[in-house]
Amino acid sequence: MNTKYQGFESPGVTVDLVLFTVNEDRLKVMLVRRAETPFQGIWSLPGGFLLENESLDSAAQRVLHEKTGVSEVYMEQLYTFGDPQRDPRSRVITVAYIALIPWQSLPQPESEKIADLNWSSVDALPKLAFDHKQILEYAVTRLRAKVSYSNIVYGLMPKQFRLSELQRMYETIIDDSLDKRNFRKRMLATGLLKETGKKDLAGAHRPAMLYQFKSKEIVFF
Amino acid sequence: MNTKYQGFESPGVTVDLVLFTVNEDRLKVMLVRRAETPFQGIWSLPGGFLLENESLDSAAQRVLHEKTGVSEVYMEQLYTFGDPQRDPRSRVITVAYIALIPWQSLPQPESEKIADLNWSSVDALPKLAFDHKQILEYAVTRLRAKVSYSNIVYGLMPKQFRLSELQRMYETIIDDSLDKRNFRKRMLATGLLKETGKKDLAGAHRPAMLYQFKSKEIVFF
DNA sequence: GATACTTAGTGTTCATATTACACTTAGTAT
DNA sequence: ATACTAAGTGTAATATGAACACTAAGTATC
Repeated sequence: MNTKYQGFESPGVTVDLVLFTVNEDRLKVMLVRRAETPFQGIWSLPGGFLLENESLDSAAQRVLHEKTGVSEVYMEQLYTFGDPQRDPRSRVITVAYIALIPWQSLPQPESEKIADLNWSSVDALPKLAFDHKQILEYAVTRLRAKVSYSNIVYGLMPKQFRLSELQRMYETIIDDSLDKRNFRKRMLATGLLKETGKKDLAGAHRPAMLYQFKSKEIVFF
Repeated sequence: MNTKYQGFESPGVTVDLVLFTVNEDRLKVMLVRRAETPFQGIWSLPGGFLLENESLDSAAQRVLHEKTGVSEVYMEQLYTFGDPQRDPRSRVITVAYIALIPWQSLPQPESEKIADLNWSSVDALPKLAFDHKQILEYAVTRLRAKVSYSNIVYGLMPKQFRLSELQRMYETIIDDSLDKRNFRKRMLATGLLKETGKKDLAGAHRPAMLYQFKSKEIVFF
């Protein structure tokens, strides 16, 4: 028992991940079906207990890797939730993270995992365990806000893309439509994009220039 | 020992407070001198361990009340710091909060406490314990950013004030000067202020209209 | 009681940024 | 050859933000 705690136990500390992607023009979030009680069989955000000698960021990275096999995605701390009743068994506080991953970067899940992993559209969520609905709503709010004053969508785009795909990404996240010419002007004016020189020849129409972000940095504008 | 922790101890959880005020045209932060090891005698942010059945917000409120005797100030969660080495004794993660209090609302500290409580100007800080310098810098960055797109200064102003006082508050926090006419136009345009009808007759000059915020709400613009 | 002093209070012009809006281009499919 | 689809482009109107200087209403002083 920790000497700083007299007469009560030190709270457990977990890290929970709100892992976003966009697919089929929907903003989606990864859910895992809980194998154990409490909330057995109920969908929840992927998470896990903080390990010894592990920073919060590392723990979030570890959880990400365990569930997806992927590393190196955009990630930021969201908020820490610590209501005494949020876990029915014992006191647990959780540090929530937002992570973004392009759909194209996701490996196909192994068949054994398929049943208890799910990408759920954020506007059609199942019942969630603990306070995960609240966490998720907070994450969506933050993501939507941040999209409009940063290039955070970088984390959701493939390496190369058409400007129309970038625009659709914005529209999907903020759930609103944007003017094509104004969108292009603003995006190119940020100076964060560069032409690749390649063109996307797919489809029965004029081919589009492919762009990429000049750097991995997320900047505010 | 928590059953979820196999072979290692659950980390301690503390709440630390970055309590801001403005006095003598300086942005100041409350520091307390540590009575115990580690960092005995070194200045630190006021904080304390999270208690059983206490939410994070309540813990922050409690710490505030313990150190100042004040409740009901503006407060928001800042960030959670969890580097494994941040406490030299044992694993402790801390949830940092920002709090704002008008200088006028502070009770005079009792003489016995004076020696180990200090309002330090943020641009002339002493050496700080733990990672508190990092926490404080992060808090200052957040406060400065938030000032420019919200009415968060509400938390630092007395009930009634002259527009010139409000302007000086902004200038002190962002450490830059503002144009008087543009400032007044913008402030009044937010619709968040109302004239009280009273005038401040102090001083050998034309008396100023006293204003107050219409509501306690912090809104973004 | 005239003059000096101090802060309050007020509008306009200019530059920049944002919005609204429609047609031509370049490819594929039939 | 024609139809179809998405790519790509510019301008005018409006709104926003920035720069800027004088008059007003008190008190203090002589």
